Amino acid sequence: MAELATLGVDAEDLGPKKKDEKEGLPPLPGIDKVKSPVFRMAPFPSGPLHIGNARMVVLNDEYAKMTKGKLILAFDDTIGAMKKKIEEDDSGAKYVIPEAYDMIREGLTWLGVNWDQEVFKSDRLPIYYDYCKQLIQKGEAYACTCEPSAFKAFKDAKKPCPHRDQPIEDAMEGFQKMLDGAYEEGSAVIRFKSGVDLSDPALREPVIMRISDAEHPRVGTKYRVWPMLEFSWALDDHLLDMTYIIRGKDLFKEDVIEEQVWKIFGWKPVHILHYGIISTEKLGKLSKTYAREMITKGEYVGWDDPRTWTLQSLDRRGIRPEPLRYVLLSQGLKMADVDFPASIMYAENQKIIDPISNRYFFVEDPVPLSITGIPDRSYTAEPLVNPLDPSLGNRSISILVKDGAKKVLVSPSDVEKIKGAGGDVLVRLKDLFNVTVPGGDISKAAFHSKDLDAARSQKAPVIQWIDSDPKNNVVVQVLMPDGRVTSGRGEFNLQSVKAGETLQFERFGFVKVQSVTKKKVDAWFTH
RNA sequence: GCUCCGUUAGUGUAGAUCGGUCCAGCACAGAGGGCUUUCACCCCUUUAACCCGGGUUCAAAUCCCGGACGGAGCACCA
Repeated sequence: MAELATLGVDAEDLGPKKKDEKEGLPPLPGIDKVKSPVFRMAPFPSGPLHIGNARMVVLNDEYAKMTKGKLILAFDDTIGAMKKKIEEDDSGAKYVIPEAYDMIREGLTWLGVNWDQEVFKSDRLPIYYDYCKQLIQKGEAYACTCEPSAFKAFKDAKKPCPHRDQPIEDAMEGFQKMLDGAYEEGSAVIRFKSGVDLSDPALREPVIMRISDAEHPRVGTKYRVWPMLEFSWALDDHLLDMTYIIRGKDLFKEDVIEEQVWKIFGWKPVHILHYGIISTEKLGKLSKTYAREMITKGEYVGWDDPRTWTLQSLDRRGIRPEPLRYVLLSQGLKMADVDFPASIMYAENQKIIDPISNRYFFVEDPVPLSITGIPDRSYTAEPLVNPLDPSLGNRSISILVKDGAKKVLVSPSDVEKIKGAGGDVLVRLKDLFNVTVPGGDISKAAFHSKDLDAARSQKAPVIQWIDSDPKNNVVVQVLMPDGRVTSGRGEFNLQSVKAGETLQFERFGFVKVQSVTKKKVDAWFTH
């Protein structure tokens, strides 16, 4: 007995304490030895940031905040060969679009990210050239003119290609010819001597510099030789004093190359951390190339179309940044691949918007319900603006009755339920009055009573309704996350709503208002 | 084919480092109920997982080995 009592006390004391300790991300390895932590976000400016990029951003930002470190926004805007650009194949065609720089900044700002410095990789070509020459000088890189397929054969056989053993002078000359334009795009590259017999074929003798005649949005055609991602970062991670690299595990190969380069130059290695791939498959096709195509075709409304899942699109839909950060951070730095937990993000978002979203009646794909035998000439429904905050008061919806008859609009799904019940069904038109629908026939409904208690005592379903009088309703259009547009009618009060407001359509969901005219409200579905 | 990585309920996670306190916790979703003039919110109850097989051990989700499954890389994309 005494034991039980003691245990009880202990459990109560430990419980809440334990919880507090679990907050936030785990500490960074070796952080106690790092004087001034530096992190980086390295987006490729091919479009605005989407949900898939957000993980990289949020993780780096959060750690920078936790450690009071510096966060660099490094636009990874090096470009590949021209012919790649022309291919419509979405696995290969990636290119920089000028508007992307600002769209990325906009997304970051929305996410609450504070960065201390901006770097453009496209400004740093002379640096890459310099170190490339040093590498060649050290005999660690060479100029290769193999056809890609020919090189692959050497690589697969773990054999050096004929250019690997060229004299340093030849390699230097080869690089110079690349710079001078003596080689055409695609006809020569600089390769790094990582090792021809590495067990992992992905790591053998990677290209570090190649020619591109493509025009760059920032620097035009000033440079025609561009570094590969892993090489430019091998240099910049050191040159920019990076202390931590947090990247997806799909960039694992880059680690190895970077580490080899650091070793050659005698540089201190940077901590590298990986997280698993976050799958957005279930959300639809998220490629930026695809999105751009759909925007061009006019299928998507723009870079903030809900189907793009860009940060802009989330904002426009009514998703707040906090829930996104929350789900991304809760996933931590696991190496396991995961599905993006959209439902959790929605649940978190709802906690924020529910108390501040005013309620309105909306009926999707409405059908008329004809009621007869109504005693009074007019009725007024007065539903709460938001039941979560009664101090906001009530709105008022008045209807006029002519010759005891009235038509209201109701939802087909509610009609189905009424029909399913069979026989005469008592239905409460929310906040208005009760009607009987004989045998589910919505053309023959009859007034039953006004009193709520009458409906309650019979457990009558309560449904949404809209006055069928066009002067007393508005047309409502809702763009769904999958691009579908659904429409219906909403209560007249909707005409005083403002663009940008988040609303709740009762028994339908949350929406964010896009535009309002006298007779029409355009909204996007939040969740 | 080669290489690397991963595998806790429907989804996301906790559990690490120091194997017992885990017949596995939490959140969201699901089911049922209560409250409610919303299928919202709130409250209560409930379903449901340690990939498989060996081993070490008094004791394994946690350590070791093998397998299966999944992902990534093997691009002059990032």
